[in-house]
Amino acid sequence: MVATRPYADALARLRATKLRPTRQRLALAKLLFSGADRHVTAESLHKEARANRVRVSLATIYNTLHQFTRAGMLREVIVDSTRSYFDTNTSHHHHFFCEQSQLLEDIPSGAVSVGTLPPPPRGTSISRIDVVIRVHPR
Amino acid sequence: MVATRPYADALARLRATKLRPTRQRLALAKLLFSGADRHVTAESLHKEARANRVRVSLATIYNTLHQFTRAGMLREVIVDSTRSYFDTNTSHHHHFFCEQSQLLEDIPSGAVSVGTLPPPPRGTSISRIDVVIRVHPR
DNA sequence: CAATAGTTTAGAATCGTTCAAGAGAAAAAA
DNA sequence: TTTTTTCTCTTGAACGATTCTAAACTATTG
Repeated sequence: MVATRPYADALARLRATKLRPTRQRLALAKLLFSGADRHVTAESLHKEARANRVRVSLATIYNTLHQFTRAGMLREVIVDSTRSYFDTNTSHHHHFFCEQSQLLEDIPSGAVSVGTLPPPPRGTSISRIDVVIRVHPR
Repeated sequence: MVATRPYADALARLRATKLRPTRQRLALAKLLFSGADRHVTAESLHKEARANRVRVSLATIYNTLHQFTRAGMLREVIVDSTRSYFDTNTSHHHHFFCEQSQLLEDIPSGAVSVGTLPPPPRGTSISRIDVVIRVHPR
């Protein structure tokens, strides 16, 4: 079962936060949540905004990505030590990452099962488990 | 069972590559491989070198970390999108990462089992699987 | 020892990202 | 509505990690 009307959901969540529904945030939410789940970087989203005649500064892209992440609308994925990726799919799942093409792809939740878990270091609790399957073109 | 004489092993591998055993590379290999397995960043290794009166430029630290990685003496671990970490333990294993302290810790190989694996994207093969268990102070 | 090929260095350059201050827009108060 | 307050956006500067450049240096080879 898949979430329906993701854009509407995102708008609802936007309203639920203290974030004002500004022109920029609405436009970016529309780009991000209108279709299927996707992955963006600040740069790729900026390009896409310009291509859609949405005038937004790069600083606002960064701010918005972080605000949406804090609001639970996006999830940051760490697969590359030079760039940040954001995933519109915030449910628990893992990733394929092709270092060659720099492309990130979701692994359907449940397709990977992590079996045994060691106890976390003294004084800490687990906040999340990230599995990244790195692939290369055959 | 643990690898013995890790420093000697590293020297042997250094010789096996085309890398010349320069003062800088020998000193860094000694720092990296003389004790137990460890994690470093370019900056942390540079500090440590200075503390041990090893005169090395930061550029050389970066070059050396990458050369050692290519030679299979180090493994790059991606857990942070702003810094690169290098692990002297190159065997297949996973990590705990505390975002608060920025500390990385090995998970003994075998302590985590990844069960089902989905087929990789069309035209690609798996090059490696990284599991990062993110933790926070309780 | 001389010649060559690889290495190191300081400093400049680059990249992704964040910061700062002023201009602008939305919300709240009057 | 108008005013006031608060938040947001923008540009451009600043930043931290990393890479590049070109010259000085060092290991290896003949």
